[in-house]
Parts: sequence; C-alpha cells; structure tokens
Amino acid sequence: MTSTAPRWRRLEPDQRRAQILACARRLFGERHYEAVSTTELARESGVARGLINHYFGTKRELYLEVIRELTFFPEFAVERLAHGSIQQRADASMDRFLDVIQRNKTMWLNTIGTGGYGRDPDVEQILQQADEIAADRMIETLGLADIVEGREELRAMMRSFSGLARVATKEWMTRETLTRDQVRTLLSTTLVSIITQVHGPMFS
Amino acid sequence: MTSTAPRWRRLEPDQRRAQILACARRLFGERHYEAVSTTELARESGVARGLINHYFGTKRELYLEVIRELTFFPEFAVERLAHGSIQQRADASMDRFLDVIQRNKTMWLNTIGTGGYGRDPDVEQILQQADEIAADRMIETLGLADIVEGREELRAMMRSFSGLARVATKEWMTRETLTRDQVRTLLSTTLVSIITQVHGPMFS
DNA sequence: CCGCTTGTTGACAGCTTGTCAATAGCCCTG
DNA sequence: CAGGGCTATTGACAAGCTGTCAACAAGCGG
Repeated sequence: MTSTAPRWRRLEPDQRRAQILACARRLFGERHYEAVSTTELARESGVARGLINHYFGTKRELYLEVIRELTFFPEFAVERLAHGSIQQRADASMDRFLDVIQRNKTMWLNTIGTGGYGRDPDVEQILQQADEIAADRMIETLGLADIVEGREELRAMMRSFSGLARVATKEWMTRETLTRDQVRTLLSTTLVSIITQVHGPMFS
Repeated sequence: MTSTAPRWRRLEPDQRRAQILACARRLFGERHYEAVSTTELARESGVARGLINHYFGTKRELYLEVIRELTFFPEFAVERLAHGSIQQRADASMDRFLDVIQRNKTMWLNTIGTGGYGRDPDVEQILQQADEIAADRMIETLGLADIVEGREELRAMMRSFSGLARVATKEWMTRETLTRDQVRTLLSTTLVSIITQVHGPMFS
C-alpha cells in the first residue's frame, strides 16, 4: 500500500556532476566566490551538501572546474582565413573574438572578464593557460606559425596582448566608454603594431 | 608589591590601526585573501581578534584598505619631461613605471600584479580607480592634456593599456619570458601606436 | 590617589566547510 | 516478482571562521 515514491532519484555520476556544475556556473556567474555558500549551492541543486564534496572534493575545486570549463569555451574557430593582409586577418580575428564574448556576456563578465584581483593563484594559473591557448591560436590565425626567431617572445607578447583585450572589452561592455567598433580597431591595430613594429624589428 | 605590569599597552587609535594594517599587508602579501584568517591576523598582530573588527569593521574592509594603500603607492612622479618626441617621452615614462614596480616587486606581484581573477567587485573597483589615475597621469606626461576631441575615448584606451602593462610586466617578473628591455619597448611602442595609429585617425 | 574616558579584551552565537558512517535507489539475478 | 548487492546519496558531526557586545582595565586629568 504505502507504495514508496522515491524521495530522491539516483543518477549517473556524470549526470549529477553536470547538474551541480550547471548550478554552480549560474550562481558563481551571479555573485563572487565567497558570496556563494555550498549550502546554497546544494539547496539550489536540490541535493545534499555532502554530495558536492563527494563529487568535487572542495568548494574551491568546484569553482576551478567552472572556470576551467569556461575558458575552454571560446573556441573561436581557427578556420584558416589565410586570405588577405595581416591587418585584414587581425580584423577578422578580433571580430570573431568579440562575437564570442558578446554572446556569453554575463558569463564572461563574471569570470574571465573580471579584471578582478581576488588573489587566487590557482585561478590565475588556469587563466594563464587560457591565455596561452588564445595566444597560440592567434599566432596560427595570423599565419605566423612559421616564425622561429624569437618565437617564445612572440608568444609572451601575445599573452600580454590578452591583457589589453580583456580590459578593453570591459571598457566596452560595462563602462560603455568605447563602442564595439572602437574596441575592434584598437585591438586589431595594436595587434598588428606589436607584430610589425615591436617584434619584427626586435628579431630582424 | 604585586606591582602591576600592564598586560597590554594602550595605543593611539592611529598607531594601532597602522600596526594591524602593517601586519595585514605582510600576511595578505604572502597568501591570498581566504587563506588568511582574522584569528591569525590577530595573533600575529598581538591583539585580540575583536579589535580588528573594531577598527576595520570587517575582514574584507581591512583587505580593501591594504589594497587601497598599495594602489596609491606608485606615484611615478609626473615631473614634466616635456622635452623630446612623444616616443622618447613614452620610453621615459615606461622606464619609470617599471622602476617603481621593480622596487616593490613582491608587494606588486601579490596584489595588483595578480592578473588574478578572484571575482571581487569591490577590489576591482579600487583597482579601476588606480587605472584611472594611472591613465590620467600618462596622458599628462605625454603632453596630451590639451586633446579635447575624443578625450573620453583616449582615457578609456589608456586604461585598457594598463591591462597590457600589467600582464607584460608579469611576463617579465614571474615567467621571465621577456626581458625588462623588451617589456619597455613593447609598452612604449604600443603606447605610441595607440595614440598615433588608433586614436589619431579615429578623431581626425 | 582616584575617577573617567575609551582602547582593548574575551566569550558568544551563527554560519561555514569537509568528513564519514548509515541509508536507500535501482539494477540484476534466480 | 522477490531479494540481494552495488553504490549514489544523505544527514549529522566536528572544527573553524566571522561579527557582536558587554565588561574590563590602561593611563590621563583633577
């Protein structure tokens, strides 16, 4: 008679992980790290708090997982547009970059976009890796893959460029002191300038 | 007889504040925000934990105070060197900028230098103000103070430039993928490029 | 020497996070 | 269709952290 309607459903680990992760993505997107408690995270996910630790070990690891996921998102397709001058390719590349960010505006602002300085080496490392990937992708897109002289320096400069891109994008998205077009011009022109006027002369 | 050696000394509020602040500066310099507890902060300062709250209200406010103090540090003197071409002035300006940072290496790396992304709007705001000040100072140093056409856009671009400066400096100081000279060249050349090739044409 | 101002303490309440043994879905077999 | 086992999930627990506040005492002024 007292036919038992199960009080909770048993899911595949992958599913449950994904579910919690989705919730974490949302909450960490709304507020910053310490303003989100695991208690809330659990309640919102409709799950016991212990389960979060079971799957992710620690609150911080869960957070890092969210960041990690996000940084691998912007797969702004390399898609050889080997055509055109380097300036044109830079334009196209930056355009695509801004597209991706614009589509994920909120998410981006609350994570990567945070020029924030919350002082967390782990997070920093993850985003450094992201910059690394972005830098390599840019080099490839711009057709500079065959440069060998000062290759490491070029990569370092591209990573630095990511810093400019980040802040400039934020100027556009949150302060609205620059338009999208202005940001694109700023970025692509600067990008070309770094390659031709800084790196070029430096490694003749 | 049992002459009472006082168990604790009573200090002027300013002194006590400064003492705690100094200690906080040290600890927050070594580890990141959440890795430092007020308990430790109090023990290290040789003070009751409650006193910290008494003076700063909250742990976060204490932290913000530390940051605030640091960001006003780099007073890289404006000192009109109105002489020379814009490129020369940019060189000198960036040289001085790197000097200041080099002198306060550890401190800088653990606070501002943290390209970190800890997700804290309050901290972010403080550093935005710092960027603001730095940007205005750069404009003045470069003798661009009388530009009126696209003035706000210029300031926004200078703030963006700070992002580049930050990451590039870190490339030099922590990863050592760029030398100091390379960073200086990268920064000053890019700076000039932004002014002459981006902002100039944009606001004819 | 005493009393008043106020810098300083210490205990308290509430909330946080990570652990772990116990519980209960649900698949699989007989 | 019953029951057994695997394991996903729970819930209580301990330790720790933060902010508050009434009580205490350092040291100056009368």
